[in-house]
Amino acid sequence: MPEGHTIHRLARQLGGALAGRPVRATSPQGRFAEGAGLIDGATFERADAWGKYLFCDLGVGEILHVHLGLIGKFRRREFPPVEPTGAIRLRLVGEDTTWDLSGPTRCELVSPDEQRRIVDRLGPDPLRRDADPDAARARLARTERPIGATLLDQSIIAGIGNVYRAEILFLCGIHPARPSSTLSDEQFDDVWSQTVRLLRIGERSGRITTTDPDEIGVPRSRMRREDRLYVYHREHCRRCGTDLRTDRVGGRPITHCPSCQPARRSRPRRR
DNA sequence: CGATTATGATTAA
DNA sequence: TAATCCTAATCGC
Repeated sequence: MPEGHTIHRLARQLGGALAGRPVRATSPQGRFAEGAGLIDGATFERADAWGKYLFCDLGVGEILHVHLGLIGKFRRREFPPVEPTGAIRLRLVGEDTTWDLSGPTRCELVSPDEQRRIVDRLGPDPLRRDADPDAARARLARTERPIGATLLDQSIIAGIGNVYRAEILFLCGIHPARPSSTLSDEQFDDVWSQTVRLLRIGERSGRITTTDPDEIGVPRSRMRREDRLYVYHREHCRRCGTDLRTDRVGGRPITHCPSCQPARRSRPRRR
C-alpha cells in the first residue's frame, strides 16, 4: 500500500475526520504508550504529507511523525471502538471515527526542528502544489546512477516506491539501467508528468492503477487486479505480451519490458 | 504451524 | 551489499 499516494490520501482522510476536534490517543500494543499519553485529549489540528512521511499537528508543540515503511497500515476502524485485534501501535479516537496504526517504521513525536530536518532531506513531492521538478532535474543530470535507482531515492523525488518506479519507466519507455544523466529534457518532463498523473490517480482511488482504461477496455474502477499494471509483478507485458525481465536495481527488484523499454537508443514510446 | 512475502528505509560492514 | 526492524496475510506441508 504505502507509496506517496497512500500517505497523501491518509493525510486527507485523517484531516477530514479529525481536524479541529479532540482525540483520544492510546497505544493498545504499548510501544507508543508515552507518546500517546502526550497527545491524548489534544485537538487534532491538521495532517500533512511529504512524500511517504506523515505529520500530524495536535497543537502540543511536538508533532506526530508516522512513516508506514513497507508493512505499516493506518486504517479506519469501527466506531465506537472495539477491542483491537493484532499489534496496534497507536489508536486515535475522534468524535465519530477510530483509526488504528500498525507496523510503522516510525511513530514518534518530533520537534518542529526535527520535522524541518526530515522534510529538508526530501526532494520535490509530485503531489504537492509547490513541487519544483527542476530541483529533481538538476540532481538527475549530474549522476550516472541508473534511473531505476534514482527514482527510488527520496532525496531526489519524494513519494515514488517500487511499484510506481517500474510503471513510470515502462510508460516512458526507459530502461531501468539507463544512467540518469543521459535522459533528455523531454524524457525528464515525461517522467515527471507521468509521476504526477499516476500518483494523483492513486491518491484519488486508493490503489495503484497505471494502465489506460481505453487500452484495457474496462473503466479503471472495474479493472481486475491483473489489468491495473503494465509490468510490476507480471510475467508478460500487459501491452505487448513480451516476456518481461526482472533485475535488481537500487537494491530492489524491478521488472521491465525489453521491447517497450529497449536498453539502447531508448526513446519514449507513446501510445 | 512454520515459512514466505510485501508498495520502505536505516544502520552496519 | 547485507542485516535489521515492523506486522499480517498467504502458502505449503
